[in-house]
Amino acid sequence: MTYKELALCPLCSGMSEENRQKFLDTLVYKTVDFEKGENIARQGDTVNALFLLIKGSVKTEMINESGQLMAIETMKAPRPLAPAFLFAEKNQFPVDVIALEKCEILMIPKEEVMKQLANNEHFMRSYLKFNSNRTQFLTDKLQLLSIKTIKGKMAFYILSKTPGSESGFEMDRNQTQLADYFAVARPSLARTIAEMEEEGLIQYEKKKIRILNRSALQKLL
Amino acid sequence: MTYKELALCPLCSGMSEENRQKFLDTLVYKTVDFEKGENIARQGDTVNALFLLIKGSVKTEMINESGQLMAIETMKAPRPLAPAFLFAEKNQFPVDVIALEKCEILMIPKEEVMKQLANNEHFMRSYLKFNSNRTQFLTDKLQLLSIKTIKGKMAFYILSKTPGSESGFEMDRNQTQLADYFAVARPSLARTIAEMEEEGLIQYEKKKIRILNRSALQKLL
DNA sequence: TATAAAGAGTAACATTTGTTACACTCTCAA
DNA sequence: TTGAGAGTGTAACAAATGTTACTCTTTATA
Repeated sequence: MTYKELALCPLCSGMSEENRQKFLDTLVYKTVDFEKGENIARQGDTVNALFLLIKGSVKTEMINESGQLMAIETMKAPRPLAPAFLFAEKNQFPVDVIALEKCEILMIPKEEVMKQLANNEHFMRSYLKFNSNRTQFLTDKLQLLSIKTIKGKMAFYILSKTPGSESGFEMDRNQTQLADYFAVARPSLARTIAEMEEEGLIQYEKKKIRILNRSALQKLL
Repeated sequence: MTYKELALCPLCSGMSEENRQKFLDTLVYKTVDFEKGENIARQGDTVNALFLLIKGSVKTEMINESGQLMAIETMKAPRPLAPAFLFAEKNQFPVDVIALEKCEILMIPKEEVMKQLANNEHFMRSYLKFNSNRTQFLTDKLQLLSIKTIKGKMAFYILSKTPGSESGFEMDRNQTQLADYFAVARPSLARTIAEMEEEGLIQYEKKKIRILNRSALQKLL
């Protein structure tokens, strides 16, 4: 492992050169290599070390930042694996983690992580921020999923993309991806969008959405 | 505020007497009182202090401009409010927080929280644990919500309640509450349970569930 | 430019779930 | 004892969404 690889990890990015050097010099850790197809962790395994994926990619069923749920997903280096579960009461991996290619994992024992958190302010801020961002992501996702109808999801999505009174925006996803994000079937989403256009709620062309009746959208929530 | 009240807060419970005393003696904070119905925080407000609810209870809700309110949940003292959002990139309250009765809030500035985290190992462990547990809760909830069919939800619920090879368990909820938990209609759940019995998957009586075909349940996920 | 692949619109039909209504049992308290 | 209310089983019907299949347009690329 080189300093450069570590520097890209969300928990260390932004560290000053000397700080990172000191971090690595004092850090107690071991690196473990996994071959393609190997199990890096099994569901139920106790999490007693911080797993930093330094090289390679893994698949897991955990929820990831791209918005996919439950499906077997992939995560690419560099990033920590399940950092929140290290400190949870029930500190077990929630899913299997399997190497998709040759992987290198940096393992830092829990007590060592504690020590670094206390001694390295940058590391602590990054760790807290990473977990906090994840909480935020999960909260948003949960809000979206708890809306039952596709029309409601669309309304929520559109309103959250247009704070204040903007009259429209351009989607960062295509229709197929949006259907995935909502966890609904693509033709169902297309039908819903067509209906919302007929009802005069929105106007949709390409990836651009214009709001025609904001208050009606709000009532759909 | 007394030491006793603070002692019950998840972030401080378990602290030794002297540690807690030292904690309070060195802590920079202010307390703010709120009357019933007052806004403690508004959606979008920047979170630049840790809000500890010491006395009273609050509700959180989302508002839309048409005047409709969506209650999210109620929370009772003692506990922190939105501790994860203090360190998130987008550090804003996701919802309105409103006092349900006379409340007392302990406000600790962000930088002070950082200092205490670095200097008080117990506080750091508790803070990490609280946020981690919340992540876990959200993850579980999301997993359940992302299963589309009621049969799948039931299978997931039953399997998670019977680790290993236990053949049954007694539910801690009645059918109505379970339907709520799954976010489905009660008669729909009853129908699904009846179907699962017909198919020989489970046996259901009162609140007791016996598993008749474990592998078939697993296939439903 | 030609061609394939991806994205999107749409329609018929199947499936799942929600809604509403009613009956039955059980518990608890007047 | 009786009456009210909660919890449950069930059935008919309505509504929403999924599935499949086909077409057309746009985009990417050889």
